[in-house]
Amino acid sequence: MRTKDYDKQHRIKEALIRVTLQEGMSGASISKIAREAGVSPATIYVYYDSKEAMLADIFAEYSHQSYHYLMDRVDPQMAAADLIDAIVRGYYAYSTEHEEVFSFVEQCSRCPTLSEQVSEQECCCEIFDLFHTYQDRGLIRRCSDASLAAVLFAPVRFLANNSCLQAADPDAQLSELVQMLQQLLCRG
Amino acid sequence: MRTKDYDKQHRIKEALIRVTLQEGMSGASISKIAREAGVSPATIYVYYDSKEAMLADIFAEYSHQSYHYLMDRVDPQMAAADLIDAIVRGYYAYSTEHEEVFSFVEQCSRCPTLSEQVSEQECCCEIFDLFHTYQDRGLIRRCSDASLAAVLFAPVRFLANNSCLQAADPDAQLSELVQMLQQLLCRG
Amino acid sequence: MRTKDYDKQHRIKEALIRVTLQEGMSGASISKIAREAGVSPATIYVYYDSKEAMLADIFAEYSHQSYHYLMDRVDPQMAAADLIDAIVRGYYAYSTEHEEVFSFVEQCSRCPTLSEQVSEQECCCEIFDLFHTYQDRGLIRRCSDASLAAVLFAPVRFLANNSCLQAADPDAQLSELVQMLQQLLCRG
Amino acid sequence: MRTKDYDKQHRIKEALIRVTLQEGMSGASISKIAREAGVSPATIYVYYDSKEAMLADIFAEYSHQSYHYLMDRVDPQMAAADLIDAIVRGYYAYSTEHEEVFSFVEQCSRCPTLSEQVSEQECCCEIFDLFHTYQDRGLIRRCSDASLAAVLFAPVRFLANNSCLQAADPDAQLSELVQMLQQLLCRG
DNA sequence: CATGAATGAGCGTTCATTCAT
DNA sequence: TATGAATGAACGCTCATTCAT
Repeated sequence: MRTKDYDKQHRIKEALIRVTLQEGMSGASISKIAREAGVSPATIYVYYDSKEAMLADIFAEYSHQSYHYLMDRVDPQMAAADLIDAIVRGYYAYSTEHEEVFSFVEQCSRCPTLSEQVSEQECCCEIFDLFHTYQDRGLIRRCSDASLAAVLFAPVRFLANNSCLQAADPDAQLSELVQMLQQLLCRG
Repeated sequence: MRTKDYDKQHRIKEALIRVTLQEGMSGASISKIAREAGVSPATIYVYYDSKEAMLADIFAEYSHQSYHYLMDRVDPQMAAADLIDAIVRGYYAYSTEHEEVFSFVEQCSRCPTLSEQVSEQECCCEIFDLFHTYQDRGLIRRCSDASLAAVLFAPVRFLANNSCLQAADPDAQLSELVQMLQQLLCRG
Repeated sequence: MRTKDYDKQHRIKEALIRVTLQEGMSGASISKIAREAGVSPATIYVYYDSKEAMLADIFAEYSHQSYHYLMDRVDPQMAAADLIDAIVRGYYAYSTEHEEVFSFVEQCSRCPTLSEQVSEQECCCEIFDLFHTYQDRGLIRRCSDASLAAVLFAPVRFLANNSCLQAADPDAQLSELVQMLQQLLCRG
Repeated sequence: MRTKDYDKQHRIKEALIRVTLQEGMSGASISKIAREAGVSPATIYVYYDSKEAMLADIFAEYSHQSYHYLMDRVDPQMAAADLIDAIVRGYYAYSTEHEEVFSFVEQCSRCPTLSEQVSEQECCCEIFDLFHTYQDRGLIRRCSDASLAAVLFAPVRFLANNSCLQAADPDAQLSELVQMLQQLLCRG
């Protein structure tokens, strides 16, 4: 019985992602999501208090998922250059492997109401802590967390979102970016 | 015959910006926009064929505006470092001076249907041409346009969007970013 | 789960008929129908996919009803003259006993989109079959089905629709028509 | 100048007919008619007080037109059989030669509000007078005007409206009907 | 827990009509 | 006379949510 409930909630999550990808944020209505998930509209309200709460909840969950995906690919023993390589390529890999989820999270993060509730900073403290150790050891350039996040995450997100703009070879494109960021950030 | 009242159209544009800022993209309904602009809902259809067309039109207009704002602050005689400084600070200045418009454009650019119609690439070719001349003269690092755009625009946009994340001094923050990008991109 | 309230659907049908009678086909809007039926506009869409579908569905239903009303009053043993009498008077009786429904069906049958969906021919094959047996037995004049329908149904419909045109005595009027059609069609 | 005005009003009439044929009575909005006629919506109100008045006016005009078309094809010297032949075939010919106008008039005549204003009886008195002379001379069967109209006009209208129902040969169909009505109505 | 029925509010859009030129 | 601009009201329909089972 427990399994079944979990199943239903899971199908709702997947349906939200799918509908959002196909019809955009504003096209993702409760009834469409319910239809896609194969449940009744009312069932959604068994698991979530409101549509807003559902969006915030699922957005938060998948935000963390992408973050953990990233964390799994780094470890504190890495050389600084490898760390940057892992993060940039990892982030990009996530955007292609989980294209639907990535797109959903991107769309949510542009919605003021939602991103207020899911602070990006909060869930990223671990990775900043990691960078601080590298900075303390003089392996990575000292700069504010904001600058670090700005140059480390924003460009790769930019490439992932505008993949159509890229030249024929996305891999070479990515390598170039990695190399630039290594030069910018690595010390010693 | 009554002549078209372009002040009215301007009020519609401003109303769209304002309502979108307050209620988000999905909260910006025709009737709310009309009320905010002090016109009848039907009047909006005198100036635009549909809501979709209105969004695309106004999005395009303000996209170009921000781009021209930027172009006015650079000239081909500048030193490479000054060029980067002008672009980064100019972009940021625009985001604070035209906070509402900037936020509106950002939201539109995340909406797939809209950003397809307003190609960012197209309106940016002038600035890329400018960079090519610097690259040809060996003043700026050779790299793909995509990488250039990624490191030049995305980070400052990131900071502008997450201004809440920054430390007490946004000016210092910006200076740090400028310095990093100069080191990364300037040659000779 | 709430069960479907078919009384509600019935009220919708009656409301459609009533509103159409009072305000004509083009005055029969969803909101007026809903108000007349005592339900929410949205409720109508629980029972019908669209306004078009609702009209077609209810039109078809009442078309069949009038046809069955007629079929109940004839039987294959009747003399030819009685058959014609039964049909003409039956049709007319229906138009007065179910005045509202009759008027609604008449209006629908003049709307091209609707009458395409509800083929009159289809539901009338039984009565044509009946006539064929009379014709085969030499009791009724041989002629095409189209001619038969034209002289049998159109005139009485004409009288029913233009009841205002008639003289003081509609019964005498009807008798005259019956007699004329009997002379025209009966053989032997 | 006079010519031009007349032209404009005429174009409005034709536009109404055309739009009604293509989009049905309920699709014939002022703005569509104006667009089709190549005038401004406001111009329509120069010639007609309201949409209702415009419909009534044009409906009346074309009703008379079809009636005069018919009257031109009969003359008091005809044999009774020829008179009936002329009327039935004339009416049918009109429906095919002026298909759009015929369809428009038919649709109007089913709209209660309109047909109240344009009494059919009124414009038909001439033809009834003609029939009375035939009846007085014993050439045509004595019956009420209503019966006469019912059997003379309704069947041919029925055939004209349901031309799709007819067999391969509409001409033969029409001949059959003419023959039947001659038998029914002609005396001596 | 799970549901389809039911709904008031609101959606984007078009309407018949009037206004100002 | 003739017009495009302007509009409040209404259109068909969908929304997020609650109800009754």
